[in-house]
Amino acid sequence: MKTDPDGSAPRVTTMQQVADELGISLSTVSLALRGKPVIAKETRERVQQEAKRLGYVYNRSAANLRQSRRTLVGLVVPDITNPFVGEVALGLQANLAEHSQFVVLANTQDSIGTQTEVIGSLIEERASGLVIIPALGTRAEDLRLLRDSATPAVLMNREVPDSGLPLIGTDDREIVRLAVEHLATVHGIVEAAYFGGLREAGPHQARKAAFDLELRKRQIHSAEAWNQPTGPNPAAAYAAARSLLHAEPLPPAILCHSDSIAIGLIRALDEAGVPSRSCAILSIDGIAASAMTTPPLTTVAVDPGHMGRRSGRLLLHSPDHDAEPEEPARPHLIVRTSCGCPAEA
Amino acid sequence: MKTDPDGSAPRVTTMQQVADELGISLSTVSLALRGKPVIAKETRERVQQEAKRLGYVYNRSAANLRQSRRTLVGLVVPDITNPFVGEVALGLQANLAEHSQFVVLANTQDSIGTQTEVIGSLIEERASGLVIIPALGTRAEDLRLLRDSATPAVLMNREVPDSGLPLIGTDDREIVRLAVEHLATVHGIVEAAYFGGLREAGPHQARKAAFDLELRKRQIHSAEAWNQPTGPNPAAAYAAARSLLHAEPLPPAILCHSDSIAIGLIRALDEAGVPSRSCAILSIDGIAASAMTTPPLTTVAVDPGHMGRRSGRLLLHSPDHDAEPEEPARPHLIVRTSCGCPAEA
DNA sequence: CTGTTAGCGCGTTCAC
DNA sequence: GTGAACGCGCTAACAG
Repeated sequence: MKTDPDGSAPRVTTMQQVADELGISLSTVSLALRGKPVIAKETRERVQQEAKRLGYVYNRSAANLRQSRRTLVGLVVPDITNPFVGEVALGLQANLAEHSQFVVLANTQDSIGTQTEVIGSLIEERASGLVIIPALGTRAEDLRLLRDSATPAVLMNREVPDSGLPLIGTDDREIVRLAVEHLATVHGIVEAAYFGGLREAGPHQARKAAFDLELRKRQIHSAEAWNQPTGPNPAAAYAAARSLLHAEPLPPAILCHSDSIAIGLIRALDEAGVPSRSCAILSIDGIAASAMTTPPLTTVAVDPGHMGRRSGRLLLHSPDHDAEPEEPARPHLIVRTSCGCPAEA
Repeated sequence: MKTDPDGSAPRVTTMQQVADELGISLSTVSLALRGKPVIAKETRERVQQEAKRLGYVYNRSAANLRQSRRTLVGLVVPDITNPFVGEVALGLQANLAEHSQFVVLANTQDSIGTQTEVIGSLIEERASGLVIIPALGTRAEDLRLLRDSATPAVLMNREVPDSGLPLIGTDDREIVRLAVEHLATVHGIVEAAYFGGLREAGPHQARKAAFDLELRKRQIHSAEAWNQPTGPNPAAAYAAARSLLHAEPLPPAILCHSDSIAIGLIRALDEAGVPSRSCAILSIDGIAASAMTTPPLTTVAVDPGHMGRRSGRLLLHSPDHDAEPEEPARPHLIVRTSCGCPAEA
């Protein structure tokens, strides 16, 4: 059905073939198919019918090459499986769809090597932009190809010093302030810990520092033993918490670096038979899953979906990638019951 | 730095420019850059240095156009945020990376309209293949462009009758058998329900049918009131369960259509103060989150990551998209405590 | 309104 | 070894 009658190469139909079949010019076909009003309505319809009959399909990549237009935005992340990243991807994709851009996924597993590879490939593919949650330990020089290629890029969550790339981050000071304030004000907590998150990652350091500051300000004691960094997923948090439980007394309150961390922590506590009331748990992110834990998480929401949309906007609006850090999204506290607050009616 | 000295268009460097700069031919540059042994080693190095100096970057999309090679595989799904989908994406991406292919994300939100749109765009972009979890109610004719364009495609989870497309699905009979067997054999259950999942979706119907069959076979009573379909996410399951709890007695055992459903159900039960021992909960999927609920889910794992990898393999190996349904992955039961089994040491 | 001519940036024969 | 010429599929500029 799609093989040439003469038995030659079974290629896909091209505009030229449509034109030949109709005995008209190639450019007429091009104009007709794009509905340019320059072409007589009747001609246009004949062209469209013939195109459909021959099974012609528009080759957008050829068109893009010609117009040096791009349709791909890379999303380079350590782990797609992370629900936070999932919500970012959704927001980004929604925003890009409005500009007929696609998001292409790239996993780095926090390996700088594969990160360099995928960024290179994405640049070669002429992506119109990149959203990057950098692999751990990424230095500015690891991102040099990016700058040299003049590909617009946005960093997310983790900053890369001297990279000159804009960062879509969170207002860590405010996040931690909201959390500690709640702990102090409504729960009268006098001792607390900051649990989880990758020590090497920017957000962890910023939040931990903010946490220490807030504690001092409010004269709350820091439960040092539980100020433990961990891997980013629930399983890692679970493992860390489990060890700690066997060795150290549980503080009366814990602020978790993310909802994922809190999920792992809760699992460990439950498994050890610790009643959930005995420790007030707060976390950060506000992913969908945070509403479905037992108990549901009181969390400082940062709206990852919105972060995704924002990075899309930033990418598509500033062709130059010089730093122009947008203001972080406004975090807000969602009170549920993991902190000890009563459930709502 | 990247603007022309004469002040004209600040275009990106091309191979031609590299050639001119060196006073050699364009094809020499091309051959040199790709390390073809036809070129003198010395020449090659000079070319590479000059290329780097000028900030030249290989334009893979131009190359692909020339060789009519493709590098994109579309992943068309109702909701990227679904953790099951996330694990599929990870597996797919891992498999495709080996063949230097990228996965591009497309969300349909279960809308056939936007599904048609994105599939169309993906075909126009000359994707080398598509992995599709079809939107609800997708008919074969909604996928006609796909067949006509001869783009290889794989369906996942939800079948589309008469589409002629291969399906990467789950062995629903076996899944349900494993679950019910466990319920009957180790927990001596005499009444049970199948809860959650979209009524219109293939897996729901298949599993529900298999469930009914197994119950009859084992003389287990079906708790009709709780045989309720729901939306696919925890929130929907939670809402449905909450209503049911107020109206109907809780059966002694519930098989959930997915881990996500179980998560919502558990939330509703906990909120209503139902002790978790009073109802044996089993679910299906085996996503990472299933190990972190309270209580942890006993679930029939289907390995979504593996499904992703398999679909990648299928796409890249069978250029023709005629049905050749691979055998479903072998499901296996992961026993945790939501069913009432004791926790492991 | 339609057709002609030149590219977009690269890969691939062929001759030299 | 090297270089000219052509093609990929489409769009843009200018004719007519």
